[in-house]
Amino acid sequence: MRAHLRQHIEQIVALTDEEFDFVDSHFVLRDFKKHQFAVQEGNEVDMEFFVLEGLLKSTFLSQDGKEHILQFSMENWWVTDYQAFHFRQKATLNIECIEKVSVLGISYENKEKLCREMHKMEHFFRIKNNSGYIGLQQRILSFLTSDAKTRYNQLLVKYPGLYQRIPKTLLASYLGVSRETLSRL
Amino acid sequence: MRAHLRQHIEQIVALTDEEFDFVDSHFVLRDFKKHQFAVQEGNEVDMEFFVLEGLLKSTFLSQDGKEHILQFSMENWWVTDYQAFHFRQKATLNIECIEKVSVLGISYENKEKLCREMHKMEHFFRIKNNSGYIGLQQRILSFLTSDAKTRYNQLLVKYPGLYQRIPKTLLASYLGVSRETLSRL
DNA sequence: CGCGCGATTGAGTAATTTCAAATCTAGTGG
DNA sequence: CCACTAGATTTGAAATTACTCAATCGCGCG
Repeated sequence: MRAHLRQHIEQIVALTDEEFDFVDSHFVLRDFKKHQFAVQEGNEVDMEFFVLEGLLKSTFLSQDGKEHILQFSMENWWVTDYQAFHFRQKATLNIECIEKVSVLGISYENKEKLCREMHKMEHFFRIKNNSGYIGLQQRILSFLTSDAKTRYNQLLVKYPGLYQRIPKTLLASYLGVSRETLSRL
Repeated sequence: MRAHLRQHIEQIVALTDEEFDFVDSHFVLRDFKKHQFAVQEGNEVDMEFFVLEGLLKSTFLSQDGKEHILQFSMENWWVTDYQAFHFRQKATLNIECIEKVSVLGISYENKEKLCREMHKMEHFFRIKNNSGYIGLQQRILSFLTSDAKTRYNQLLVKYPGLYQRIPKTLLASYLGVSRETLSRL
């Protein structure tokens, strides 16, 4: 199970067994049932999660009561309400499990400690953040340059297998169009 | 001049004079005239820039020949084509100076070296990346939840003084609406 | 079989785009 | 100081696109 985490980290930095044990000791295993919330709006955000198994959605509830999907998170993705986690604020997002989910969670304190005591891991997280930043830039560009149909295709590339796993309503919410519009492709 | 960089870094990590000199030695000063390109589509991206003075726009040219603005960069912002810089690819963005610009540039090799040799700076860049990531998430949320008018107001908050500095056409392009629509507020 | 959820389709409405024209503004030179 | 020009902004009107709301369809499951 935790071998997934190790393999994931070692795509960027090599680790000895001892080093990985040390890294690993900063994480706790956590299971969620379908429909359970990993993060709930208004609550403290005590953890960042590495997804071992399952699928989650990060959503924002706008004033008019509509749910907007900021991102999906599947195996080998990191997820939390980063705004809240990083700045120690209350969550503005809901992160809900679309399937049965199993994650490794790391607290803010443990993450900072791990980065402080182990340069390699600070490097790992910097590179990860960087890739994440680039990914979000791509998504913004897709909002600016592409119509819904093109964005839809990009989505299917970015999240392979997602099409099978969830109702199209959620895809529409991620793309920023109504389900009817998505249905008309 | 370079004191700006030091002050910027010290918002996150404290530095001794010797440490800052070491950091500083990895940067080169670079000046651009108005309308000059700091990064040009198709070229190698050899540097990431810290803006000391002036204003730049990062743009993407879509197939239909329209220019879309990914971001503006002003004093104390970091900017480059991160996709190209990080993965050592050709630029897909143009980064053009809207005003006379002065930057401190750091090469990919120097940035990696600096991060490797100085844990503090790896920490600094991780935190910066993190903040950047959060900022982009906010922008995506604004695309999903807000109409053009609301996004316009958020833009003016995010880039104070920008309203005075550039033509509204560019703001429209950043927001993803036509200049006419923006004009009608 | 029938219920319920999700997906599709249709029709009317609202918002945005496009193209064109008119207006405004700042800077230049007479 | 004024006229002229280029660029930027605004306005108008038609065409396109997406939205909303409602009704229908399809399918899996009890």
